[in-house]
Amino acid sequence: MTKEMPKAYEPGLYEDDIYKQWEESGVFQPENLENTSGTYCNVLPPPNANGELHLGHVSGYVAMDLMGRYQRMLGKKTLLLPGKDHAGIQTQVVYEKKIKKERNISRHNLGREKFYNEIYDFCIDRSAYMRTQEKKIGLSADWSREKFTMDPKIVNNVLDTFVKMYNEVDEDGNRMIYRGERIINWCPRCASALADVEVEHEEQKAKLFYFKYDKNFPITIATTRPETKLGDTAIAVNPKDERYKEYIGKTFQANFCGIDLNIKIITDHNIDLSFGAGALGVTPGHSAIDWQMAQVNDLEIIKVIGEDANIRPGFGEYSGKSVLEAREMIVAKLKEQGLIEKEEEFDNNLSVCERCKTAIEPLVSEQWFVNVDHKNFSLKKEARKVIENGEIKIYPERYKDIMLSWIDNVHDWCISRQIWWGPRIPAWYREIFDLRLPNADLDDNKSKIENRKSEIYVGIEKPDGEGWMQDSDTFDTWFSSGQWAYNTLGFPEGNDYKEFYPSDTMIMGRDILPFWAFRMIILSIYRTKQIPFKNLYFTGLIRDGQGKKMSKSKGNGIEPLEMIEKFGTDAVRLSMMIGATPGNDMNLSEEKIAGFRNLVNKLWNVARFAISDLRFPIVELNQDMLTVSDRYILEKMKFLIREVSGDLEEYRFSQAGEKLREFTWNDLADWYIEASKFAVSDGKDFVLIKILTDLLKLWHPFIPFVTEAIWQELDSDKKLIVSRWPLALDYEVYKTKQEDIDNFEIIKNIIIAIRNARSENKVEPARKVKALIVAGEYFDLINDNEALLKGMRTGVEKLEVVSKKLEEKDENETIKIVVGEIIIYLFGAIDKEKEAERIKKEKANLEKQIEVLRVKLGNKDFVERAPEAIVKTEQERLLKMESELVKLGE
RNA sequence: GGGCGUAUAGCUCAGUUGGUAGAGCGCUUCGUUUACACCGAAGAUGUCCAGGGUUCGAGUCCUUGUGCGCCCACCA
Repeated sequence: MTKEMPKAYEPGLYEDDIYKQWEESGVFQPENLENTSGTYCNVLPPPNANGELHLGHVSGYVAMDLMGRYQRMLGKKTLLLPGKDHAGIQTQVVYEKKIKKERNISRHNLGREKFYNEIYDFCIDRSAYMRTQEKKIGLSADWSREKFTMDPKIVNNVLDTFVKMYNEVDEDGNRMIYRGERIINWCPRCASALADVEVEHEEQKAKLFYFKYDKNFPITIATTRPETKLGDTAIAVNPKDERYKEYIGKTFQANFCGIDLNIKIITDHNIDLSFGAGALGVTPGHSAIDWQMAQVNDLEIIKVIGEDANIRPGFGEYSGKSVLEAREMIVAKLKEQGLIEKEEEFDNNLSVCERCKTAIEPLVSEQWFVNVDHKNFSLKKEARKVIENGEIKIYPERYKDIMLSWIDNVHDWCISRQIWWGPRIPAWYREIFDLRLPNADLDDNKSKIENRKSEIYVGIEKPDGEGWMQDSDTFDTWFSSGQWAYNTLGFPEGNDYKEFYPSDTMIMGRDILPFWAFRMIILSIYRTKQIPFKNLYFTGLIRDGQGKKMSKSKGNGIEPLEMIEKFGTDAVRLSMMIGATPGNDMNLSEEKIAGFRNLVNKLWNVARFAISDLRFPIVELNQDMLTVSDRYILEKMKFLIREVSGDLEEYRFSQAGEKLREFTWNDLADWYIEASKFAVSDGKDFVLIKILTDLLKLWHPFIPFVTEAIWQELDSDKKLIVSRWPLALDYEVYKTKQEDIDNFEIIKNIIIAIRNARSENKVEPARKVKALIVAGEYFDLINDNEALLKGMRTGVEKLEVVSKKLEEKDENETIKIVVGEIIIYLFGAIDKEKEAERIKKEKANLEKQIEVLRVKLGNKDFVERAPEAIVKTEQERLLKMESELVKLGE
């Protein structure tokens, strides 16, 4: 009975159908799995619901799906929980660009409510599209449980956390969440505050101006931003600096380009004596460091630049001018007065918004902050504890230190954003409304009023009474996603929360460690009093074939869907798992994916051979049926199962995949299957199907589609996805041993040696030769495997096996090969010169190795100090090589 | 300035406790033998970045330096 399978595996013909079968079978839902023991849960990181999947998402999902499928096959009640993130600022930026382009309007044209609703619909729409992409990858997630950070229940929990933290008050009256006027990173385009991690730095050339505030001023300062000097309230010098010692502590009045300043001379250890003039003009309103100094030295804080990046009222002719205009005006004025002493080009880092690349203005503004080191419950200390003592295991291990250093350096976290998209901060104020100008935009930051502190209430519902207005700010997106680990599971009462929390695995790209991993840990510990997950695995970033970052502008990006279309999902999955080391970036090229397509096809053809060659019904196995190659492949498979299982337990995906490839292509396809064509046994069908069945299972987490497709060709009644992971123990019944591998290796080595000698001698492939093998103690083994030695492309037509050499053959007509104790003679087809050359080469090679070993073993220290086993194997190697050399020379 | 990673075949990279240097791709020669040309056979190619150290023994551990990449901080 035979069955036809197409010559080449065509992924496009199978994938969608197979995914549908899986989905319909319901096995992505944990409660539908049968006979489970234990649970496994991975809450999937939610991609931003505003775009498409890129390779970074894919590589993460593949790792998660791989682990999920493995655990499901182990019999665990497995849940991969998917979701989407509303991605506050990013989505708002994307959507604003979209409406600008398509409708030429801004968010103000729509108004807050309409804008919000449109973005919401946009996200829902994109999410649906992204879900189809995620399914393309083969993600075995439970879609019935899918969550969105804007789901009412999720949002409610997020708000609840805010309220709870706000109400966390220590003995000094400090709240865990507080509202305060602080210096923050302001993006004028987004018109919002940003957290430190949302700011990027771009190198640029800047001009450093050296000048005095006015001509009577005693100290020269240097700055790249003269316009901010309108808000200077001090000059800081290094306390060790002799030059300025006499001025320290004094206050000077200056008229800086028409604006009066009071400048106090203070000291600060961080001032670099050699940089610039060695004196820093302190601008507390527009520099984070200066703001710090102002706190320490109790300086006045003057706000020069407004939230629209223009000079604020009260600065004469400069007011209303943009930052750059004001800078030019001031530089011109300074020049006019002859105050500029020097101009210098130097490399500077410009801070820009991570999302829209607009230059950041540091400015003082009233925002909501999380105190990460609160007395009642120190988020950073608690997080440090669980990382340090290994309650959360981190892969790769070195990321543990990276995480700890992040935790140690974290500052209070600004969680308010002046954008419209996202959950709104549940704080309420009175009197705000009355103070507003008639035309002011209620939600626009520009018109935000400053004295809103009058009365405040924090709570999810609007309080009773007249005149309450909700805070117009929304949350930093990471305040929501930081609570993803437990909110998705239905904290605090949900069944999933009770059953699956803390989850087993969290996998994320190394680039979002500071954004997400850390925040998820602190917020989870605070809310649930438990760690969010037991294992945290970081993937590297994916770059192009040359190691460059992929980007749309460079045009070197690889579209995952295009690759799936071209090479199949399985090949794409393999290209991300094999050859990648955890936490390290990897390069990906089309050629690489094509290589894995070939591997997938190889597996397909192994199956094709096995299935088409099958003689049903399969005979029940009995020990005598097993050939040397049968025993070899069974014993090898036993090892493979152990190795792959061990690797997966430790998240060593690449090693596991590498071993599977080696086994599939080398051991199985090139040797076992080839051998099975010549050493036909009654057990072959049984062994081949047994090996194939288990190999499909081992491969399945990596390449679910092709394995499932083959599985169905095998007429299996159940889906592979729910079948059980193979056990090495099951192979004990065949009673194979290491010796079985050794035996087959001997045959293999003889075959390889003959092929090699023929090739070196340039013997035509078609030309048949006669062989004599002097087998010594391996007489039986070699004699029994005559068919292999003749059939496996050795070109040996007639074979004679003897245990001892009986008579001298005519050496001139002979190729002589030595494999350990075994000597092989090939007769006929000899090019004497080439053969002499080959022998010479062989001998030289042996002699070289023997020399190295003799020196090593002649070293008394080595013999005395190295472990006995090492010394012994080296001695054996030497003896073997010496004997080979002698035999070659005979 | 601080930190992390990395340096191994022409290219992209593996190399788990120190014990005979590996894979894929590419290259050379050969081959269509009924699983597969998305194939098969054979082959070539390495001062494992450099110097120093520990060790009987170092690609692997320590140290110094250099190149490249990344992250953080940041010079006003």
